[in-house]
Amino acid sequence: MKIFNTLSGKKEVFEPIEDNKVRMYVCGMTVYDDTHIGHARTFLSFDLIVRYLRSINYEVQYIRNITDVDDKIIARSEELNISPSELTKDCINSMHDDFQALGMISPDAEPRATENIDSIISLITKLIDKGHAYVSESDVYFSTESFEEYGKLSKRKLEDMLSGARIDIDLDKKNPADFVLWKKDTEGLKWDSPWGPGRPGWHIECSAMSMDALGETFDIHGGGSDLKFPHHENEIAQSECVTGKEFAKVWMHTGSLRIDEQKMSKSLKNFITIKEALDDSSSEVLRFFLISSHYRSPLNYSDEGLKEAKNSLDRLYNSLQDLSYETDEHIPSEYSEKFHDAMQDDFNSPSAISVLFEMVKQINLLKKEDQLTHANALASELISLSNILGILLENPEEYFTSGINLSNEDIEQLIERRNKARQEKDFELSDKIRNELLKEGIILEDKGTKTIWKKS
RNA sequence: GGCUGAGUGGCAGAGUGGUUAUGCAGCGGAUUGCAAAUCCGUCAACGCCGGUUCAAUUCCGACCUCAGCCUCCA
Repeated sequence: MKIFNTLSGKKEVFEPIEDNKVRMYVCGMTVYDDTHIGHARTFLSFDLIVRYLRSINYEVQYIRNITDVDDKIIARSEELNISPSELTKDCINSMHDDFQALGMISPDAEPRATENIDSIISLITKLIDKGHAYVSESDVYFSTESFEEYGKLSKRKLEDMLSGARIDIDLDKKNPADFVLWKKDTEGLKWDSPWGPGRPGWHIECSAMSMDALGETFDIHGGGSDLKFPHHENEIAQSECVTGKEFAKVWMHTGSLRIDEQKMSKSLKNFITIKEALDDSSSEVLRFFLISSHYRSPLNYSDEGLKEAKNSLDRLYNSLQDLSYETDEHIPSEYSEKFHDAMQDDFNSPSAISVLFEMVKQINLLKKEDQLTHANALASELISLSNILGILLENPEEYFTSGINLSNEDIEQLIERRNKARQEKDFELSDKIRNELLKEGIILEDKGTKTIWKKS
């Protein structure tokens, strides 16, 4: 298994710290708004990664946090005139609905910042004791200069950052790159601390929650690529300064989702929520669309792309039709090997998917030659490989017929009338029936004497 | 301006020092009352300029272009 590690900038052979156990932490949501498809892209990527690691018998401990204390949460709750906890509760429920609708597996634990304030305070105390943090007038800061390796993840030097003119000058800080560990001057959401009432700064909660759940050093830490800097860089600094040990072995970052060739983000207000996306596409189509590019590449969200994804997925399901593949017979073929080779090369899902289509071609040929035993076995293998990716979970009949307004009986009746008309060579009537069904989103396929239908 | 990454056929998207990616669309064929759908076959590509090499889309260097990050972001 090879995984691209942001720290080293290359693919590395993956070796867990403890035999086949994988301890993995993924930065989750800050909950103050609806989830959008950029989130779907990131969390479905990690969903795929966890699914795959488990499928090859790794014991994965998958932790994904919730950040439920933050400036924006407070601002939004004031805007809506509700308490922050009400806001975060609503957002968390809504997030769970969305993620479930997308068919994501649940993390093994979903710790929340507000439930880990003690750990956070304890980390900050240690940092101050060790001279890596200092208490200023308004806040407690981490001293970036005190960590020699600061910048090792995002590959930037402290000096370079000073020349970047976008760091605001704050006289309270010793170094402009220093960041807040504990915000003292606050109203509303606050906890007692040795430095007075206040709340944690951004990055510290992830250090606390990840180390609480997985230990001081763990295998994989992941998140969207926009978290590389400053969030993950700061997490490394805090954590390694506290423990003196390496924090996470492998850092994984997902590419950003773009829309109209522009990054989708809150500040640009060009985001599409998961709920909106699911109005237009099924969750399986959405998943297929997202995994048909590599998790590290940027991906442009578009109607055309979604349409292509649907057509491609239809092709997979089509190959399964008219087969009875509920068989225990598993003949690991050359395809399985190719599929796993692709996935073990840094989770190359597009390449793995191409293997699925090679199988489709083979299945279709076998069907044509009436070699059904062989076709069934291959179809069964196609399904189990696809299932690893979280696709091809339905049976093809359901897939092609669900979500239609007309009842099955009505449709069958119309088909019968049409076929009778065809027999009597009354093509005017038969075409009329066909067009009426088409208006209901139903496509007819004449297969010999039988006619089957699909939704369009 | 700094850092990181990327530029592949009409589109999407993998990969490789010499041999078909794959999907969508197109084209040809099979099938059909005709369509549709389906199946089969098929065309087509590696940003630009140098270098290394018997051979480069693949390695090296320059250039151009694009994206992400440098500010909250998944």
